[in-house]
Amino acid sequence: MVDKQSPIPIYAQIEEQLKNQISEGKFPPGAAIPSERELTETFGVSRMTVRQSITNLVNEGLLYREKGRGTFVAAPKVEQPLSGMTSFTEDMLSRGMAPSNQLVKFEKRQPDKGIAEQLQIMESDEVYFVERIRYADNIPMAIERTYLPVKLFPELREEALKESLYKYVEQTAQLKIAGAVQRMEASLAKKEEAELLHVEAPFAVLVIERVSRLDNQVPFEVVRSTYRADRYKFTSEIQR
Amino acid sequence: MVDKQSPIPIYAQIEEQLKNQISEGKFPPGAAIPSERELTETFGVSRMTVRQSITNLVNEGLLYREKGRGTFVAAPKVEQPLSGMTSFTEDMLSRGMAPSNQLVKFEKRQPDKGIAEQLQIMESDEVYFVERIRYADNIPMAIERTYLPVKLFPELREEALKESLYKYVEQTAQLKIAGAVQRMEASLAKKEEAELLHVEAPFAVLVIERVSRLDNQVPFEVVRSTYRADRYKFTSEIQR
DNA sequence: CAGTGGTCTAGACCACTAC
DNA sequence: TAGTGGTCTAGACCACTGT
Repeated sequence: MVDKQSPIPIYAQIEEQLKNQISEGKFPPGAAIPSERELTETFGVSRMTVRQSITNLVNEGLLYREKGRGTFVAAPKVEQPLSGMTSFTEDMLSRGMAPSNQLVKFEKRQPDKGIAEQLQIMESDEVYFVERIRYADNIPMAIERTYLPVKLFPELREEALKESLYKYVEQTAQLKIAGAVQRMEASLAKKEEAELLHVEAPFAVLVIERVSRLDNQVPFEVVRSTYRADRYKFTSEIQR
Repeated sequence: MVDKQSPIPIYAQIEEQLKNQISEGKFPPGAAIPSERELTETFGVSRMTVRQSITNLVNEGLLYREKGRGTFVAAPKVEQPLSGMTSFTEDMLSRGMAPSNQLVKFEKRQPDKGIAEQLQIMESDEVYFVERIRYADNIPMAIERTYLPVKLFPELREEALKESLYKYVEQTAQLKIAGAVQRMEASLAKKEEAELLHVEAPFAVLVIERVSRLDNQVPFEVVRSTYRADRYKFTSEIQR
C-alpha cells in the first residue's frame, strides 16, 4: 500500500490514497473513514504517521474529526476559488481569461511615508514604482500600482514585469511568499481612472490594497489596484 | 517550566512561553530560537511535543523554519486584522465601534433556485429570511440579507438576531463554523438602497456575498451585504 | 463497556547547512 | 563533522462517545 523506500514521505502517500478513495466514492460525505488504529494496520505504519496525514486533510477541509466518535468525510465544496493569494496573472488564468499588460511607468523613486511604513523601510531607501494597466482578453480590467523595495530585488528588470511578478519572486529571486494583508473598498472612479479604464462617470470601482510578506514576515510589496466593478468580482476562501 | 499535571496540554504551555519570550524581546525578529533538541531538555519533554508547539507557531506566522539551519522569529506584522471570518457584530466591536441593528424583516419562506443551490437544500425546504439594517455608532453602515436553512436551526427566535448570529450558532446551537466562500464587488447604490443607507446617488457601495460552512462543510448561511463605501473597508489576511 | 481521537514518550535515521 | 529540521516507530494514558 505504501512504499517505504520512496522519496515521497509516507504521510503524503497515505494522504494521496485517502483522497483517491474519497473521490472514488468509497467514503461518501458524512461517512466515517477507518479509525486511526485501523489505518495503522492497513498501511503498516505507526499511528503518528497516520495522524499526520489525517491532520493535513482536516486542514484542507476534506475531513473533520469528532472526539470519541471518529473521522468523517466533509461535504464537497460547492465551488473552489483560488485558495489564497494570487497575482493578477494567476487570477485571470484561473478564470479562463488571457491576461496582458500595458506598462505605463517603471522607475526607482523615494517612497512616501505611508509606503515606507508599510514596507518597513526608511524613506531614504529606494523603491521600484510600477504602474500597469491590466487587461483580460484585451479589455481593460484594472489599474495597478506596485511598490517594491529595491534592496530585496536589486536585479529586477522590466522584462520580469511582463510575466507574473510572483513567479519572479518565487522562481528567480528564490524567496518564499507567505501571505498578505488586504484592504478592499468600493469607490467612484476618478476622471483619469475612468479614462484609463475606458468607462464613463459615474462608475463604481473596487480598490484593493495589498501588503505582501515573505515567510520571515518581511513585507516585499505594496500593491494598489483599481478594478472595473462591472468586470471583476473578488472571490476568496476564509477560515473562521 | 511546564506543569505535566495541568489540564492544559504541554504543547500549549510551551507555545505560551515561547510567545512570551518573543514578545519580551528575548528572541528578536530574525534571531534563532533554541533548537528543538535544546527545548526538549529545557522543558523536560519529548521532541514530538516540542515540534507540535513550534508547528502551531509557524502556522500562526510567528516563527519560520529553515531546513538544516534552525527556527527563526518572524518580523512582527504591521497590523493585525481580525484573522478570518467574522460577523458584523464582531467586526464592529474589533474596530471599537458600537454595533446595533434594525430588523426590517424576519420570516420563513421558500428559497429561490440560487439560494437553494448555495445552501445545498431543496427548493421545497424552508429558509429563514432576515433583513437588517446594520449600524455602527448609530450611523447606517450596511443592509444585510441573510438566508438560513430552517432545518439546521429549528429553534431560531427573533431575539437571537439582536446579538451576533455566529454566537448563536456556536454557543446555543453548538455547531462549529469552519469557513466561508466570499464574493466581493463594487457597485452603485440602487435608489432604495441609497435611501436606507441615508446617502445620495450616485453612491458607491461594497457588495459582499458570503456562503458559510460548518466543519462538516455543510453550508449554513448565505449573507448578502451592501456596505456604504465611505464608511467601510474590508480587511483580511490571506495566505499564499 | 469497547472504541475513538488527543496527547505524550524516548528513541531512530535522513537530508540539509555551516564550518 | 556537528547540528538542524523532517520523518518515523511502537508503544502509552487520557477524556470522550455510544451501547
